[in-house]
Amino acid sequence: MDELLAKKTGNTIKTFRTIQSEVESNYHVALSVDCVIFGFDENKLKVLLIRSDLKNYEGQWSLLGDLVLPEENLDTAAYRILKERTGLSDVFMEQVHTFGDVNRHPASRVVTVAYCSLINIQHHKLNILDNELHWHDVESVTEMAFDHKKIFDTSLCQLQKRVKEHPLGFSLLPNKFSLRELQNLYEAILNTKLDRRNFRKKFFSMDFLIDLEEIETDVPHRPGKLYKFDYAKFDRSPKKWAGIAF
Amino acid sequence: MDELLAKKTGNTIKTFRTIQSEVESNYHVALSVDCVIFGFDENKLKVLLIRSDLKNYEGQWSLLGDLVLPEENLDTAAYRILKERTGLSDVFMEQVHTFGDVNRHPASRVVTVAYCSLINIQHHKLNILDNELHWHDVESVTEMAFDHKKIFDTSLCQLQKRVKEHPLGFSLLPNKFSLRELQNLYEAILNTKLDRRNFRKKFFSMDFLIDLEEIETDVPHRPGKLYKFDYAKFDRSPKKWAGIAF
DNA sequence: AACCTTTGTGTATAAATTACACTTTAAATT
DNA sequence: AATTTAAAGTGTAATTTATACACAAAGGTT
Repeated sequence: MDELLAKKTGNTIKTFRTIQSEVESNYHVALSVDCVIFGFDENKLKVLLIRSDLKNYEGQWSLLGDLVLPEENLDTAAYRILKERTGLSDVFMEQVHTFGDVNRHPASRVVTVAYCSLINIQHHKLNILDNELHWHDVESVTEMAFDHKKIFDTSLCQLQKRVKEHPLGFSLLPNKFSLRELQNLYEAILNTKLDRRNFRKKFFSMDFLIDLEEIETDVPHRPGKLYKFDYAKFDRSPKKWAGIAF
Repeated sequence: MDELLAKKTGNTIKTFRTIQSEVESNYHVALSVDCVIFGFDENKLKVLLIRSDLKNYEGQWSLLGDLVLPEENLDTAAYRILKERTGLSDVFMEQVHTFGDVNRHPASRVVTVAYCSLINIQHHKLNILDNELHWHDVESVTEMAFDHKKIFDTSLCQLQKRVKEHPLGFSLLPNKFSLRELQNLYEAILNTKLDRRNFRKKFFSMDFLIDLEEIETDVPHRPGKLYKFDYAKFDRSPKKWAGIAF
């Protein structure tokens, strides 16, 4: 809007006060943020859902969301929701899409902005027992409350795209990880099998992995070396990130 | 939201009526749609802007937008705005991002959903003389009203990304086009120079161009053959679209 | 007829991707 | 201590894709 708003009643230049009253008297909607919170555990991609509390959707699962406060930016609202629900604050978070179909919410017009976030599930495990939260395998997510299945599908698609273009995935892993874990992660997100040798070759050629000179423990076979991602180096030369095409 | 909304005052299950009054009494914002309408003319990528009518931004340019009507979907609003302003309806249109910073609009809280659309500028030329519309070269767009420069930049970036992944560009061209025009289009959007032979090789290898057995007229040199894009074939096998990496 | 400009075309080289198998390591078992 | 088990770690050849690059043909202009 912004311009047609001024035009609506003719071509006179309006004051902000005029517009303000026009806006407030008429064209307003409820605005919410819904977070699609991804985690990675036991070699599976997970999503954090809450059991619906609403009559119509009793027993169904829904995304974590809340109304945007009057004086709150959208990103801020998304971070607030994540913090409230998981206790985590330093995470990857990105706006995905806005869903505003007239009848998407049974109670009233509620437009929702979807955010995708990636968290390290180990850091979160303690906070999960309160209320009706549960980590679901992404493959097992079927019906959901509201239009949340559509929002979830859109977010997963975007994640699959983005993870090839950017080093997002490391947000889902422990600080120290083996190459096998990294490959399992990509396989889980992209829902595909990758060649182990080519995967290793590709990652080593990008040269963003720091060898921690440590190895896995408690594995019943030859332990793998542990690495961390060199974010500083990536920030300096992001072009070296060869798109993971696979 | 949707869930926390129900939780806000405790853990009792709420009726929709309760929620409805809560929503309407409090957390509402004005919602608008802004369209970044791209065109292509004289080998330059253009964007359609309107002169701001608002006091604060007198003389500055802004995107075409409007408030979303109470019973109107977001996509519908975007198409309506495009239709009202250009008279065109069958175009490419895609949601880009939602901008909702608290102070983005000087009058009140206005959250805006940005859409990117691509139109064939020749089809539009007649409707442009009314009000203060103007096609700007994208390179010459500097200051804009509101946060529209940021919205514009985001949209252009997304266009540059999307045009490599999908055959969007053809929406900007006449129905019949030469390979040179097609290459000029990609060069304008991506703001780069491409090798002519490799460009041709790539497009012909995808085999989505239908040779119309016609040639350009009124060019002061050897005329090029004319083509159209085979949308039907693309729909059947979109995987043949080799990402234009260049 | 000569000139100008752009179309249309092919090949050699380099880079990236793919497919694929054996040895090494450490823990667990006997 | 020897054996078993399971995954780690490693290289190469073949294919595909990307890049760089130059000259003849066509049509309009002078």
